[in-house]
Amino acid sequence: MPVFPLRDPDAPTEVGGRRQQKKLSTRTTLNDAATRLFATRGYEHTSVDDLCREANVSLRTFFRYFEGKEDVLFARDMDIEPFLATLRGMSPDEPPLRAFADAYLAQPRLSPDDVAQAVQFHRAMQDSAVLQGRYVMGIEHFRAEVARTLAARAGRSAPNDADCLAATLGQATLDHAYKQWLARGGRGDLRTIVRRSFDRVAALTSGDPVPLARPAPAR
Amino acid sequence: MPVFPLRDPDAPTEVGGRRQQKKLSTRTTLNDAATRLFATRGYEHTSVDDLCREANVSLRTFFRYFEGKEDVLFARDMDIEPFLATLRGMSPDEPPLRAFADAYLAQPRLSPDDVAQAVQFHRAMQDSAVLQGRYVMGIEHFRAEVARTLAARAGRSAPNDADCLAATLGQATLDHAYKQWLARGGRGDLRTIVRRSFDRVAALTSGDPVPLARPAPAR
DNA sequence: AAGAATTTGACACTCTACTGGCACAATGCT
DNA sequence: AGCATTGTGCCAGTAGAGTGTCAAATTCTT
Repeated sequence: MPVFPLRDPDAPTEVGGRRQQKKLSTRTTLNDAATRLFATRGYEHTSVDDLCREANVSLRTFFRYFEGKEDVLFARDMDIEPFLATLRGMSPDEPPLRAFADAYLAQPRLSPDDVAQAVQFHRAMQDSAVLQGRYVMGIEHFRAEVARTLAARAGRSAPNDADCLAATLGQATLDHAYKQWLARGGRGDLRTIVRRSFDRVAALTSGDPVPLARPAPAR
Repeated sequence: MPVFPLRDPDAPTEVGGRRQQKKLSTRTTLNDAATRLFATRGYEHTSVDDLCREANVSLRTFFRYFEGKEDVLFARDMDIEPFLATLRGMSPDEPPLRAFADAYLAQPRLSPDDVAQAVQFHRAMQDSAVLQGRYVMGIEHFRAEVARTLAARAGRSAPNDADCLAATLGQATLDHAYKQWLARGGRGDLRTIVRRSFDRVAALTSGDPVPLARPAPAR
């Protein structure tokens, strides 16, 4: 479960009139309320009415903003474009998993705000099958995009089996690091954990008993 | 998403009286109906009433068998014990990922019935976030068990970071193979695909362009 | 300021998962 | 066969998600 900064895909680039501002405001207010309440009470013990009370909107309005109760948590989703762009620019000579790792480590460090949001977000999902299901569907999309990007980097128009597998393993490694990080409440340095995990992967696949130390990637 | 034969964890070992037989019967009838209907109409477009009609039981009875609508699909779950046992018995000298692969390949081939069930099962989950969420929770359990087993094989009482990572990577590789297999409707030989996937893993990290051929594991 | 366009709230609904209670039927036991 | 046990059906009911409708409020335009 990779962590990237969250952004609202429906947010307008221009700062529109009062209308658009208010719309965006209630949207994020609802999203915030949902994240907080889901994280504390749990998804099933939070009714849409609760969210509406918290955000001072009517129930009818809620469903004008979101198609279903589940969707409110995913109003913001991960911004993976910068990562993909970096990955696309990596030298085709680098083995794909290493390119993946380097591209991830080349991303700017998460801001304290990003960290807080990520931790809260995952706490919100913790006990709900629906939310986790939605999440993995999103991850599936991420994986597909990574595979496409790896293919492009190598000059292929469509991902082949190796591209898909590399994307899967990269995601899995990130997932592993991410889980450790979350277990510590997002307090440690995620990138250090990620680097160590990728180093360990190399050791695991090659049969080398000792993980290699590798210098930080150029940036 | 690893594939192992499905079995009903609540099925009694002894063939009890008429009562127990009937109970098991309606249980599996409901499970069958659910799998079939979810796979064709989709989870959300199938009401519990539909399932009851199909299985000739009252709605009240349904909820005496299962706690919720989602649970009926998971009445049978994957029987991973034989795999874990094999893995536990693997030589500690073998690198963990290879032990994982060999243990998987040492399992008996899936029966045509197992294959049909697996394909149907995944078709049933396809469009539902709830079901996929439940599924990944199960996978999480699988991963934890594998980590514990890898630790035990190496003489550790609790899994360390490397054990967890190896379990994650093994699962991811299996997942990759499994997805390919499902895309072909479960028609090819799963084990061949699995073996090829594990071979490819090594090449991805080393930059070796050609996957190594490896002989079939001893059995 | 006035009218048009858009957004919101209130109310009254539907639909479905899920539960309590009790009579009835099937099974097990002697 | 007769009684105890246990599973099942029916009925009535709760709760919460999601929708249609229209009047009121807000914002945009000129």
